[in-house]
Amino acid sequence: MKKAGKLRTLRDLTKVQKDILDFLIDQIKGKGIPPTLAEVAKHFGYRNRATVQQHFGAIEKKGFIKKNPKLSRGIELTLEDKFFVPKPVIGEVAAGNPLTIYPDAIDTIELPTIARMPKDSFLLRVKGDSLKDAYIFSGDIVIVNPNLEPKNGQIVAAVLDDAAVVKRFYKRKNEIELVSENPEYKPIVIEKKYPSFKLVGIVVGVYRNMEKKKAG
Amino acid sequence: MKKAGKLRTLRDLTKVQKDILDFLIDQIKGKGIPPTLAEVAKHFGYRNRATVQQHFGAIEKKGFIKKNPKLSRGIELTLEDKFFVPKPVIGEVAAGNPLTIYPDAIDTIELPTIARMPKDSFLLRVKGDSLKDAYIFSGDIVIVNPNLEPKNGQIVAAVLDDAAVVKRFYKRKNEIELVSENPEYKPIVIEKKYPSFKLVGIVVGVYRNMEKKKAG
DNA sequence: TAAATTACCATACAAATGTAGGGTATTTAA
DNA sequence: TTAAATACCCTACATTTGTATGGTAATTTA
Repeated sequence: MKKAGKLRTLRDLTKVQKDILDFLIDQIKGKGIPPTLAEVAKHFGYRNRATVQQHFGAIEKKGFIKKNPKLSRGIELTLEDKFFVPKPVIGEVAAGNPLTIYPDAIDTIELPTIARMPKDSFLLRVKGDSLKDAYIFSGDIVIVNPNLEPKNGQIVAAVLDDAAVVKRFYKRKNEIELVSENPEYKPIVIEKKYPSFKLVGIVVGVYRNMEKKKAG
Repeated sequence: MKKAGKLRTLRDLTKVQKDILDFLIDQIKGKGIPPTLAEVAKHFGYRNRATVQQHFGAIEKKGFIKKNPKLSRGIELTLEDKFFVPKPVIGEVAAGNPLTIYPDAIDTIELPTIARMPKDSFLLRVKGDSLKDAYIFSGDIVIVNPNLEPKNGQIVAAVLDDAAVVKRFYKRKNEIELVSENPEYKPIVIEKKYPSFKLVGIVVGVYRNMEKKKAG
């Protein structure tokens, strides 16, 4: 049954199945409760619940959801980070000089949670100490909202030449300046049309887990 | 209908209604989906769903839940913090000298969410800058787990003489020392049996919302 | 080329679900 | 003291829900 040198990834979800999974996540995250078969069917224009039923079966077989038999709205997401942070960290970001590699791509199917909810925020783990003076430290998780327009002075996440950075954003006449709080790092200046620069989003929050850290 | 000089608080829920609301929150927070009438009835030993139905009506009339008519499991909590932080902040905590007042009590009906889930973590907003060097700042929200044994050097939340503090914890021979990172604040030394001292929990995480802050 | 998977359709059914209406006894408020 | 509100009970009903079964056409895999 299982193929040898090819491991099962998210890619093995078909387009339709992925759309349905997307809708599931959307509902569960957004409305709070999973939809019924009928609700899903209605959303996709299916005349029949059985269609959804079968898709659920396929998606479950591939391990992305779990059905609680007989229970109404008994669908659970499998790939979730259950505790405090509802979305997985999608990659590491250098707060200092651009060092760390951004994960494959922000919108591949490989990173489902983010690809699914571009309207929503997502998480990045910070590496490096260039934002020390903005009280963001290596290991912290920043919450990024990709749908806000950055204002001068705000901390943003951006991709620059295949690396990602978290820095303060300043828009000048013909350029964009990304400034570290830490004076050890020099500001990065980007001409506005610089192709490999892409603003990912605004950092709206920071989360730090203290449990792993050694006590002083 | 409405009384004059007395405003409607959580206290206006009857014991039974509060128990049901507790169960609702427990289920929604824990299992993820709201229970059905039947499930609630079974939990409380009611022979009939109608009983729960009527309690739901009463609780809704008092504004604690919202029923989505005809929708199965269509109960929503009203008093919730919807976004990132699933639990409300229950009070302010002085990171510096004990200044701020702890809310009425941790287990009154006034603070339902905490009273309800003592097993789980809860949130406190930090006021003061005594933990500046531990990278916790005024306005940050600390996540407190009340069910962990503190180890030396860990940051804990504690109640001391009607004030709450967030400090590093050190257990000595016959006393407990609560130390600020900020040298401006002197350590607080508590004899072990000091009655008005109560350890609330261990700070397991810090969350900071950046959106409100002014850009540098 | 044969077999499996995918993507829909339809029908049928028992159980679950929310709702409504009516009843009783006790407690609380006007 | 009278009227609400509370806290349960019961029966009844139309829908909703999950599930099962069977079918068709297109695509993918072996």
